[in-house]
Amino acid sequence: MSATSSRPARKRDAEATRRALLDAGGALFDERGYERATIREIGERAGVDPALIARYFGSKEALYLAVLADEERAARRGPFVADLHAIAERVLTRWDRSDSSPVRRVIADPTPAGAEWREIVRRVMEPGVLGPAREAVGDGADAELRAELLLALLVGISVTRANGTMPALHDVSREELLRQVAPLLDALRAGPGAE
Amino acid sequence: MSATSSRPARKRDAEATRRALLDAGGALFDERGYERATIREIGERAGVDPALIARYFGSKEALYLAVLADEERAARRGPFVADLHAIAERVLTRWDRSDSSPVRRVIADPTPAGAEWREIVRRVMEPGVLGPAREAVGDGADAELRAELLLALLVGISVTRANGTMPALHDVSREELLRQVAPLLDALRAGPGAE
DNA sequence: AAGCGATGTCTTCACGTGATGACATACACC
DNA sequence: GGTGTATGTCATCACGTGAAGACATCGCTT
Repeated sequence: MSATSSRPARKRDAEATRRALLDAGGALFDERGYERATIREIGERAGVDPALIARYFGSKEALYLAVLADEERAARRGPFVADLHAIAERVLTRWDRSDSSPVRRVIADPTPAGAEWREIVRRVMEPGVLGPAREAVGDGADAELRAELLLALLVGISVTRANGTMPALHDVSREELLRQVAPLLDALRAGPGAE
Repeated sequence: MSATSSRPARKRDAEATRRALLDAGGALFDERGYERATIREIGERAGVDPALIARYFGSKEALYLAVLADEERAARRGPFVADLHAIAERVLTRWDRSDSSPVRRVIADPTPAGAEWREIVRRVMEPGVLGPAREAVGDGADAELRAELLLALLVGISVTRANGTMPALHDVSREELLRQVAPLLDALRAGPGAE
């Protein structure tokens, strides 16, 4: 059933361990942020010795980068839909479930980000969000700006909704939220030209 | 000239030290976040021994709370203007200058926030943003939700703009940014009812 | 000018962290 | 089955941090 039948299920499975660390790391980096997530707790959640982070990834930071790369790979799945409402629904749904998105944290961190981080954000968000959004708003000179504006809006909503600092936003159903957001999306597509 | 003439300027001035720590702490908590801001560096920037943080505030965390309370006090200045464009301009302008807003960090942190933090955010944002915004969108049942939506939008923009993950948003002038945001604000005021 | 409280300096401590390497054990191959 | 490599376990280290407290010095009050 498994991909390589030459490899019987093993109790010691490097790939499974790698995977477990990747998942546990993703979840904890998302929950706590990079600093507050300790390798000890990551190992514990993965059911694995923390020292294996060093073995498989080299360091905590390298694990973090691997987690982000993994999220990038996951982001490439799913169809290309150039409709702002569909994009918004997909993004907000993914981020509502605590599906672990350390990238969202990178985007939402006010600290000036290095080129490496900008590049990662770009790669994760381009295929499912920025690309489709650019196409949806038409290809004016400010298409890129408006696509980024969409993402900024979604990040702002998702983050404030998640942390509970905005009680109404926190309590509202996703359905009603999307209904309230819809006019903004239409306005975004129309652009500043249309009165 | 100073408030209390009975107190001549002193080389050892507790109030000035307190103020210096508050300002340096505010700046560093904003730049680095709570974790990465060390009391040693705060002391250094304030030109003061780090141990004085313990003396005047009790602990690093207490200093953080004092910084937030200070920001709250500052937020109460300025007129009450129930116009979404004016609010947006004021907020974005304040946050564009790195005037130190640790509260923005609290709002933008995806980690579920305790009741204490929610309360602080509320107190800082109510007088200048949420209150006026609620009034601007009319007093329907969803006024609160839409006011929070405005704040979420502004936070998303400000934060992504500051960290550089959104290049177009980062490079655009505030003037042009406000022009692009204006249609969204109008849509927000109109609400989901109006087609 | 002397005493005393307020203010500031310096050293030291305890703790949690990420990292490292020696050692143990399971699995695959012959 | 024996052997070597892959995989996992454990003890320990070095470092940076927040905190605490002993000590020094300033300046107000009388």
